[in-house]
Amino acid sequence: MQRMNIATDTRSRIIAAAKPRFHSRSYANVGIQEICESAGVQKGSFYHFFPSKRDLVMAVIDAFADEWANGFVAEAFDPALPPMERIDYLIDAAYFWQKSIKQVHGRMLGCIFGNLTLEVSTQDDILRAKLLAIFTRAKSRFKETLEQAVAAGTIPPLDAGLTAEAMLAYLEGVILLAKAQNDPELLYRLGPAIKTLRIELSGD
Amino acid sequence: MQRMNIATDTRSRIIAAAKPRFHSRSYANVGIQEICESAGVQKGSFYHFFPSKRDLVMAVIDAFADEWANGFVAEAFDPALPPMERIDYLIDAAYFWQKSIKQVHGRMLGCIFGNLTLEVSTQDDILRAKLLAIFTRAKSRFKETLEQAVAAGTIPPLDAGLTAEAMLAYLEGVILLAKAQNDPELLYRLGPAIKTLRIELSGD
DNA sequence: ATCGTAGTAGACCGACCAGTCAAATGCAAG
DNA sequence: CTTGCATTTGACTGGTCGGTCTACTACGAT
Repeated sequence: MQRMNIATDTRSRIIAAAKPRFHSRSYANVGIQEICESAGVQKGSFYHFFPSKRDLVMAVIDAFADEWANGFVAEAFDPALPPMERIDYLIDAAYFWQKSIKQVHGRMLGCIFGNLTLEVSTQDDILRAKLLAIFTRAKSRFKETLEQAVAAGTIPPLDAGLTAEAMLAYLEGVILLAKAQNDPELLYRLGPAIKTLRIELSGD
Repeated sequence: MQRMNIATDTRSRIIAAAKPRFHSRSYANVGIQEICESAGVQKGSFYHFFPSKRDLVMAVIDAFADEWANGFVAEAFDPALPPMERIDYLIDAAYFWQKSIKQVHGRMLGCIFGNLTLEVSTQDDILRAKLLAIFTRAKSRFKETLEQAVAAGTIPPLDAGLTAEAMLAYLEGVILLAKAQNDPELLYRLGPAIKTLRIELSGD
């Protein structure tokens, strides 16, 4: 059991070293060697736990997804909140998170899922599928929320699935533009407009 | 003058070789050597025309920007069209372009400006500024269009600057999500909702 | 004819890349 | 005490990276 903990420790030290690097730079720009040095681990140990760089980045994706799912996302999609306020909350959370990262790191890092998607999805279908699954789950959260808002009469009926996808796209797009400006304040200015997006039910 | 043409030819052959590569892969994943081989040019010649890889990608960015400005964008933002129809046209153009690329290349490549922004903007402020300028110009096009739509009474008054930025963000976000799905049809389904985005004039 | 210069050629540089491997170590179960 | 496996070590591979350098060619201007 002791061994298990040590092993887990090495593995998680690698992930902990990799996370901020993949977030702040890019997949291709971060090398295994650098991660090993930062984690205090030898090459051989690294490849004991991860068959390839791709497997590492997948673990990093999971780590970020868990962090979000257990943090801001869980707070935002609290069933106790009125549906549309959950969306406000999520936008706020994204804004404050990006802002705090910029204060510490000096730069807007954006969304790691979006970053990786645009970098690797033409080159690696396995990574693309992994990232797509993250987006699909996020879309479901939006969709449920919209359905509840419609059921509650807060908003008129609409195509919840497509509108959810549109909202997710908008959020990613705003983060992209904010990153181009290195300014999280754009999220503050543009974020709330996410609720104006609407796709009507197609007539059939 | 003859020399000028030959020189221009070499330079533009390099750019022509680089364009599809940077578009379909990533900045870091495309090497100078590969570009030289594809363009039939030696390393020395390459560095005669481009001081660095960054200068090449800037020329590539300009080439894409020109291609768009003289093509679809010029068609879409035709003053003869009713303002809001120009936006429809632009979405259509983006959709058909991505679709045709996928038919030829087998993949959704997305927007090279968005791709590069997420990849390099934390690592190279000069490239970030270059890309930001592209987005700023695009935003201006949307803004003028919205202002004209308001003047014509087609849509109620709104904050044209912020709404234009929101629309640009949405477009980039939809392309990002479509790339994650490797499916340009998402542009077709989500694109038209761009016109539902609205940011009201702030009260001051 | 010759000089200057734009362009070309291609070997070369040190650094880094992802990934491999054989040998050693540590530890738990028998 | 021994066997066996998880883990670690660190040297090593073949290849690529962006970029440099010197020599050479081609051509226009004087």
